[in-house]
Amino acid sequence: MDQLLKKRILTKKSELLKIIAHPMRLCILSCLIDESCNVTHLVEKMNTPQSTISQHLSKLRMAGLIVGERKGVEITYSISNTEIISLIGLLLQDSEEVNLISENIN
Amino acid sequence: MDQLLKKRILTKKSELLKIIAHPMRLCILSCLIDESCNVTHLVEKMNTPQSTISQHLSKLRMAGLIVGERKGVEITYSISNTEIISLIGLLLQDSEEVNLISENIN
DNA sequence: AAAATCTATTGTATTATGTCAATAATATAC
DNA sequence: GTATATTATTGACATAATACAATAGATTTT
Repeated sequence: MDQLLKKRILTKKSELLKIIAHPMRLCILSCLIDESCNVTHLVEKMNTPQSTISQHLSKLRMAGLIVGERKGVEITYSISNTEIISLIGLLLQDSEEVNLISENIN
Repeated sequence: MDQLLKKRILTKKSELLKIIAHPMRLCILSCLIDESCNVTHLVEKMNTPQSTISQHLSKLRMAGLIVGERKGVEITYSISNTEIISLIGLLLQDSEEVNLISENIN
């Protein structure tokens, strides 16, 4: 494969990872994979200022990972990119298990 | 699952993603998945200052993703974390294909 | 159209990250 | 021990990312 194409692919993929690489955005995505929901719901669920949540949603939206659909005054967000579903599935599988046992509790 | 544990898992996983979420580190990792190699080899392959490569290697090493083994004056790096192998495998699969066709060439 | 509700954006301060030259550290050969 | 080769670390600088309050925008209800 040609070198320039490879570089562009790596850049592209690392940008995708960067979007996902944040605890709140990871949480939002895993929530939305379970079921679509609106902003207020996420704000309550995550106990975080609304503007902060909206900023993360904006990032995810601009990256094409989620879409928002207006229903009256609310906006329901849902996953619009199948790649991240399998990616996050792989990432979070087995997380209920022993991963954290042998590690310091902070 | 308890809320605090979930938060710690998400933080942990997002830290892992953050380490991977860089084009050079992604490149280094995919190189090392192919075959272990030393720093000079990576420097030449990636056409980047040695100090820059070493810094990325340092990050990957401290995150436990790679290990270096001294052989005389050289240090051979290799993958030491199986999770990222499947993660990067999933991320880069199909990358030879149509992903980039419909997009602007910059 | 005013009030209420939900969501997005902006402004600002803080912190984190990336690059690279210069320098240090480690190991071999002479 | 001096020179050489390979790799790691440090310091300086530039750029990017994050959080959150304040404000703006959109929609419904009255």
